[in-house]
Amino acid sequence: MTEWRQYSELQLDPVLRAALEAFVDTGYHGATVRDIARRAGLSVPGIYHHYATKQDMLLGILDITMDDLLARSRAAKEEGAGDPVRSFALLVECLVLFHCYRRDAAFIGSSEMRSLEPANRTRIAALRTAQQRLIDAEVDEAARSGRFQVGFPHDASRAAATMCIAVPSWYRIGHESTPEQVAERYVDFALGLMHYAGPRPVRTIDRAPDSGPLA
Amino acid sequence: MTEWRQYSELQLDPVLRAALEAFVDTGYHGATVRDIARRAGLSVPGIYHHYATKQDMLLGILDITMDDLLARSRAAKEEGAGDPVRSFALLVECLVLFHCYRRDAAFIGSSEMRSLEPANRTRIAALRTAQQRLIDAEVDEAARSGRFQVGFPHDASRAAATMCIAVPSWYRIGHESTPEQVAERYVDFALGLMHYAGPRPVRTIDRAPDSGPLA
DNA sequence: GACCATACCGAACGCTCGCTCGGTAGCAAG
DNA sequence: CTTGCTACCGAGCGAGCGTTCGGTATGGTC
Repeated sequence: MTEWRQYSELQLDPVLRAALEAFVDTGYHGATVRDIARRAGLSVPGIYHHYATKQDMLLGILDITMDDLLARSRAAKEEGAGDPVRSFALLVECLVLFHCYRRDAAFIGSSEMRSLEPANRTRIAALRTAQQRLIDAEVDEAARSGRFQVGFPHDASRAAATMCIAVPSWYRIGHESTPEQVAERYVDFALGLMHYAGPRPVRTIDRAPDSGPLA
Repeated sequence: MTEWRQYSELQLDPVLRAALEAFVDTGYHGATVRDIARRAGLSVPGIYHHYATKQDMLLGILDITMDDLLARSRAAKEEGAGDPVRSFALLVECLVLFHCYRRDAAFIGSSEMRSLEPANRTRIAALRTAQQRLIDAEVDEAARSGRFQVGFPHDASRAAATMCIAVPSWYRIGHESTPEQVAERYVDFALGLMHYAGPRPVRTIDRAPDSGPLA
């Protein structure tokens, strides 16, 4: 994953795609297998041919989503290797792009964790923690070197991440701003949050609103 | 509501208290009326004597919660009247204190909006919008006067609010930090996010961890 | 042409859901 | 000492839930 800024349609089989739609509309508990089947154009047993339980569908969506996010985040972080401020900025850019382009999946990832059975939740939560640690590490280092003038780097890192994770609650593709514009603004907000006063370490490459594969 | 920093236990009747617990644990659709009844120490018909439907219980919780938040926010804003930077800082402090002390109710307020029937959702959404407008107005004014050096005040305002609203996703009473400490840090983060460079306009009154009514 | 795996479906199982019916116990007013 | 109101409860209704059973149609393999 070197092209972490590049998004095409998320690779989900028809069943998971239908399940994701249903979960977004009514939540995991509110979505019925019959509804998922209808959205997928299948019968109910047709669904169960591919997934043993409704829980497995949620788990499948979350696994694929978190793998995608982590791979992109590691690539973004790598691009700024050696400069924690730059790495942090790239991680924020990556996180916002992801939450715009993968809005639905990302939304389920943050809202339906509690619908996972304990064993499954533990596994997915570990991936989420790993994602947060990527950011924490850069903030810690930037704070240690004095480039981030922030008294509580751990809290600041979490605050920055949560504001990105909340993007799906208001953004959708077709919004007046492109994902790239939102990401650039959020990088600016996040650096301000860290009381970073130096030059802006990255400039996101803006894509015209109608040229992206999903726009 | 002049004492907007003061929190005692949220005034909910035993049924709504039980419903809130259940909604927090398993979500609105995942919570059963039988579960709510058990938590309230009542039979199922005992619950229906007080509320006609499960939906009414969610609505009752959200109404009381949003009224509480709006009253506190208006009082906080008033305390800084005339100085938009100060008003903004007080609104952020208020928002964070609320999301710490009223964690459960606030969490339901942001996670179960989609479980409301359309007519009910419209009404509660209007209250949430009013809350956001309170903040937007101060940010707009501070940006116009140049004290906030932020290119997209509307986006920045939303980013600041969402990071406060996300507090219940990780904070709970008994955490190593007090609500007052968290609020003070978040005011600092939010002012940084706005690229505010001047003196900090407020200092939250810290309460010792064991002296608050809920601590 | 027999065999098997894949990809489904109609019908229905057992269960739990939100909700209701027909009560009862306690208490205050007349 | 009856009447009426509030605050409940045991039992159960009809509907809908996640899931399964016993098939069928298709297409490749030997």
